[in-house]
Amino acid sequence: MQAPAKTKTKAQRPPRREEKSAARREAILAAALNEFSARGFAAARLDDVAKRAGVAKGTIYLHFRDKEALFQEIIRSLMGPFVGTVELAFNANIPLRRLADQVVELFVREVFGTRRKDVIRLMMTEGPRFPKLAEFYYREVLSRVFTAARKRLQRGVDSGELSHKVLVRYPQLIAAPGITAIIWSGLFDRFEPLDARELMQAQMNILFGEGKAS
Amino acid sequence: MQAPAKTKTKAQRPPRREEKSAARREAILAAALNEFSARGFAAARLDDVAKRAGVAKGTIYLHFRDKEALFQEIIRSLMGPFVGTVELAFNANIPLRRLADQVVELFVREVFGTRRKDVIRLMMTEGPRFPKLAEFYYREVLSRVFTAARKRLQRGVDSGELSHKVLVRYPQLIAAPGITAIIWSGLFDRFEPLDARELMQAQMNILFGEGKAS
Amino acid sequence: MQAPAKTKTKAQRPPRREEKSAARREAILAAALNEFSARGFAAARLDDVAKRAGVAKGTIYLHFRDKEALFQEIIRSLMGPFVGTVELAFNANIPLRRLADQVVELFVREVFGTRRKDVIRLMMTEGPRFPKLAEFYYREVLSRVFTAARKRLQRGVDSGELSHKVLVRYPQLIAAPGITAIIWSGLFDRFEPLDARELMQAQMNILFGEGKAS
Amino acid sequence: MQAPAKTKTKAQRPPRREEKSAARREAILAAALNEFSARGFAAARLDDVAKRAGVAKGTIYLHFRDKEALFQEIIRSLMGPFVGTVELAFNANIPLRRLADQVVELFVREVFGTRRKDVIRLMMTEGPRFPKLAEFYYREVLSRVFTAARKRLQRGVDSGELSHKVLVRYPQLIAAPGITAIIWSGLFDRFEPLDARELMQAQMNILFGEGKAS
DNA sequence: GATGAATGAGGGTTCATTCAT
DNA sequence: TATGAATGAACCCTCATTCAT
Repeated sequence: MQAPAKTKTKAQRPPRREEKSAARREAILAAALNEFSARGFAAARLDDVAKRAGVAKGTIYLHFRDKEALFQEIIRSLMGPFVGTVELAFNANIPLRRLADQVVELFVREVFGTRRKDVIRLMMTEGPRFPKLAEFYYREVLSRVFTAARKRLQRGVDSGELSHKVLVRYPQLIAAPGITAIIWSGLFDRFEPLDARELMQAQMNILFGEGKAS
Repeated sequence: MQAPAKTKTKAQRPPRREEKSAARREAILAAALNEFSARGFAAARLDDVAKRAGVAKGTIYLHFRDKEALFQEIIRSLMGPFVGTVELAFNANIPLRRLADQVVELFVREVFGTRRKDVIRLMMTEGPRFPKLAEFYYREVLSRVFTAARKRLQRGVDSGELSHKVLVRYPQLIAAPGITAIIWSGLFDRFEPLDARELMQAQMNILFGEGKAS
Repeated sequence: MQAPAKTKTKAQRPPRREEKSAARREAILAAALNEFSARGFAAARLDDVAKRAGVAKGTIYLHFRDKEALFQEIIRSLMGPFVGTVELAFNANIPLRRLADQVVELFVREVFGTRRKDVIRLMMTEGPRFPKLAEFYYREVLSRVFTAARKRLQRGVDSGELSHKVLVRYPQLIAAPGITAIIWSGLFDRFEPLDARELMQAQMNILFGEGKAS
Repeated sequence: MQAPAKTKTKAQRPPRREEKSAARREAILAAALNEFSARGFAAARLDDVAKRAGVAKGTIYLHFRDKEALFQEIIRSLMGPFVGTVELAFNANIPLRRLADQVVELFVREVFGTRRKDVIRLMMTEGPRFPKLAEFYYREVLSRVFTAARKRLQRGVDSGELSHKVLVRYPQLIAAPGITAIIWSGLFDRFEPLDARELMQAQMNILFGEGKAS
């Protein structure tokens, strides 16, 4: 067989079968996220997913066991890699007040401005019907993020940077405005737009801010 | 005790047709809320709703035009009457700090402890697919509650009761922990229970509390 | 009981129960004919029949066993009494040519200009699914009319009034333009109106006319 | 005899996918015509159509948008191709009298002896509820046939072949016996069979015949 | 008799999943 | 591997019929 030796140049050789397969998989995931977000899990049609992904319907089943597996894989594949980033942020050696700002930016940039917003919304809306998925999300995402957060918050309390000790117990209070903004944006932005960054910033100011003059 | 021949006591005579019809309607609404909560709008089966309500499938259509109308009516009928109560609470002539506590209690008792929790969750999860419903909810529920809240908060700012002026702009910060608790309860209570009252109380302490020692 | 002696004055006494019942029955029949004509037997809804007749749905079942019986009764009640009129016409002692004209007039006035047109159309369109009804129609309507017609036509042949002997065998040729006009009117009048009288008259001219100059 | 490896003979190789699909489509059309004819459009069940066609219910929807589209396609597919044949017949350069006979034969052979009889009956019975279909039928079938007929009839009048000028205005008189025969056959053949050919022939004799002795 | 709420079988349509090509 | 035609179970909704009032 006369195939030339494999080169490392990416753009110059035709994609290998393996790569094409991976690309298809990604296309299906992206298309499915779109459809699931727009219609919800039950109402989304795999026909539309296939069309949007540019593959045949049957191809979906070469990559995912069934509709549910596809759904779960969306969550896993987009949220999994993100956890590390968040953990890193919490471990950065900077003042709590600045960390708070960075968390806001991270959320706005990496969640609110990306498909992760849709993933989180899907998690919230469809999660109750997928206990396995909720468990994954709790174990692989939430608990790890919360652990990192609590550790840093505790240090803040210890160092006097943070006066509201209750945050160690309820880091949810830090996330609450972000969650609220995601939900609001899907429902009421037409009537009254809500700036996620401002909302979170306001909460951060209150939780971590110096004065009350905001 | 001998039952008298005919009393005027309501409970002792057989229900009139009209009453029975209303009772059926309520039964259907209750059953539908259950099914929609458990499975989501699209996946809920009217067959199951009927079974749970103890009526025939066709009976649903005597009371509601179709599945969607039934869904919308659930939201309207449970949230509509509730708005007045909330407005009243905000208009009570009491210190802001105590009002905050009362709002928490109201939420815990009248929302978190009742089916309204499910209604709100449904609103959050299915609302994006029902623009009409979102509009109703915004116009008839949210905007009215927010208006009342903002008025009271502004008075609090004016009187010096409230130092975080940003709350007038973003009353969402008051609701955020409640919303977060509702979502959490549907997803992660198995792994880590979250006490809605405590979470809200903590936020209220931070927002309206005297010191930062909480 | 002192009920006054029955008077014959129609308008002055309240209708007796019996009369009201008969009136209802007629109203139902008329309403049903309308609905069946407009939608066909299967697609017509008894709900609409009741509404149009101004009675409750259940009332229909006090007068007719079921939907099919109602349908059959429409045919019977409107066509039955009509047969006598037609027989009479054929027995009138007038020249065949004038009789032909009278038949045309009778058809135009008593069929095409009345609900009987709809009844005949219903008979043609739904009849194949109601063998009993077709049999009634054949026995009570068609065969009697044809018998009368054939008798008269034979006399016409015998007397030299009629040269086309085949009409005795196929009186259908006399009816064919009327039937065609009924069908046409239901389908194509929008595009090309067809004057039933002219069409029938033309056929009569050809069948019974003097010359061929028509 | 050893089967050759690959022949080009059509019947000997397994049908290609495309062919099978077309065959299915035809099977569905044929089965649907049967069911619609037997029960009428509204009462016919697609379940039965599928069963009769030997396909699954869902397969019908791969070929036709819905029940109504299926119905309309039956009419179109069977009547459309037939128009050309009729036009040709009318344009044949033969004496009018012989043409009349050929038209009778054409009708008996190609309509009365085939499924087209059922299609025409369906058109007559269900047409009023399908204005679009009636329009198609008028535009694509009737008006074209009538135009060809009128042209030929006018030539007949001009050449003296035809004395009944009214036929140019009302070609319906030529079709009327055929229509009548179709209706009769569905209703009364049990009681009194009607020979469509004879009936039409009789009319043709009267319209185009030499003498009146028939 | 008269009513119309209630019933529930039935049918059109959708769509996740399979499998021959 | 990839396709997309085919499947058939499932579900919303209708409507003839019944029956308590």
